[in-house]
Amino acid sequence: MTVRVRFAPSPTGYLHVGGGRTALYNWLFARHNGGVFILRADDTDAERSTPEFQQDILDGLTWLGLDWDEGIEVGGPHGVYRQSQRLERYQEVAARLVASGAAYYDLATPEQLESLRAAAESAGRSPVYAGTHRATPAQVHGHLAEGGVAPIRFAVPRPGETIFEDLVRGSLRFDHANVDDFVILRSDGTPTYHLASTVDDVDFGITHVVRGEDILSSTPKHILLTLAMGGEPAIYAHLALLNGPDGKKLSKRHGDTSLRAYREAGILAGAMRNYLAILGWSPGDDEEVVSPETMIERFELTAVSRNPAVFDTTKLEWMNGVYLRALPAAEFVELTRPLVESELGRTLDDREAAVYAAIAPFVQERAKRLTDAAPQVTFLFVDDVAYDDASWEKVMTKQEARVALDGALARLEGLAGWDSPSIEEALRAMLEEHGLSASKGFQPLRVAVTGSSVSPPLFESLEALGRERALQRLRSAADRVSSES
RNA sequence: GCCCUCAUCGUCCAGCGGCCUAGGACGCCGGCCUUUCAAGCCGGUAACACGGGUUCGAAUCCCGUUGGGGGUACCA
Repeated sequence: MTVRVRFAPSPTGYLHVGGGRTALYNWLFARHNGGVFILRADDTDAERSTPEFQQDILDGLTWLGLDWDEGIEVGGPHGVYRQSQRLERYQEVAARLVASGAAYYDLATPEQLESLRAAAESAGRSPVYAGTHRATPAQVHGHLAEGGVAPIRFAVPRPGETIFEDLVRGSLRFDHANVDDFVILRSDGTPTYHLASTVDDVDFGITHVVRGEDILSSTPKHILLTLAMGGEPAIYAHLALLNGPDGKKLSKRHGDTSLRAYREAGILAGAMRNYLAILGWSPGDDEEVVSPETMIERFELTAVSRNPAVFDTTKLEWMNGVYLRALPAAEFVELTRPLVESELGRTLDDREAAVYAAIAPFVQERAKRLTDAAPQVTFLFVDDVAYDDASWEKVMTKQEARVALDGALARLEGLAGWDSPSIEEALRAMLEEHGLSASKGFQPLRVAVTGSSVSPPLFESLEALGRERALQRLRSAADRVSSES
């Protein structure tokens, strides 16, 4: 039997990292088994669903490199993959369930429900609605005939229990005493998540439901519904949720939670995908940096961790650095050049682009995020460097600063060529001449030229800057140093 | 409150009754390299939540406690 899985997010917010991971695990499982990955929109909540969020989800999945075989945008044998366009089907199923006695119109008032809940709670019992106020068929008929509305509830068999085998959690058992007669069709005729999702899973022939643990306790409802529809329940796998660094539920107060935010902050899709894969699953050996092919080859739901993992951006950044360094130099340039341009507020001309391409590899070596590049190279493309105060304070106030600047000027002004080897030779001679150590002698030059003590290598920076501007910066730094002393 | 669920270094993962004086990765600390910062290389720090069982033997199995997470809607 062909494996068929789905990722069915509600477009009620931007795709977050946890959703991305759920999608990734579904995709890996499908690809590992030569199955079908379906993308569906569980957008029954018309109030909160928006096209913008829907688009963000599509963008996020595509960015992560996940492709789907059926579903939104690509279509498929089951037609529409949006719940908002399948309303009649859910109503039809609900009606059939009422006809068969598996569900019923519920006439209980909100007040009745509330007092039941309150009573149960104060008695220390499960606050479960078990059809206590279920009306007779005649009463229901009368109510409806008079134009009254009512939600349809599923009649959970009592007593009873639902037992199933979860691929990541093992054997699970739920006593129906703790399962509500849940609403499947609201009084306005729209389906709830339970109905719509289950109907779609049955209709689309979903064989494995891989989703977040937040719906674990609703699973008995879905199995019961499936059975009542005459369907074969899927195999379930519930993934533990992601937490923030403090071990609490991951939320905005922990920082960015949307995939989009990380993309914009310079995280590479490959790094994010790899990190998400490793967060709750292990490829087996000690390797953690793994290709998508390897992930697909080794992925097993039964090997997925049961405990909630902390989404740790430190490790994500480390991994991003690994991916960044693995990038071909040209690609790194292509990816970061727009960021440099936006930092400058203008585009680079051809000459400048060539300068950037020459210096970029040195930046690539030390970057953790794509966004780290621009701040390190803007000194090349502005008329006057802005000195970093801390850097200036640290090196320019030292005795050697003046000696180094004057010495460098003397050596460089008459230099024949302007390439980093020649510059290095000249400056090392300067060191020798004044008896300066490399760090004492070169740091002032670095700050003079790049504005900061953290920058690409000195000689390459000087070469890239060009003779005129380089000398000019050394001079103005020397002037400032002498005026301050 | 009630129901479900989870529990190995600060974090992620390995471990599935003896190979564990618990392994790897990130982080952190130290060293090397070195013109800075990184990167790289080398070394170090650090954990089986607690209490009972079961067993010749438990990180591994069972029970309880504690703590975390989820659910408890005509939201998904």
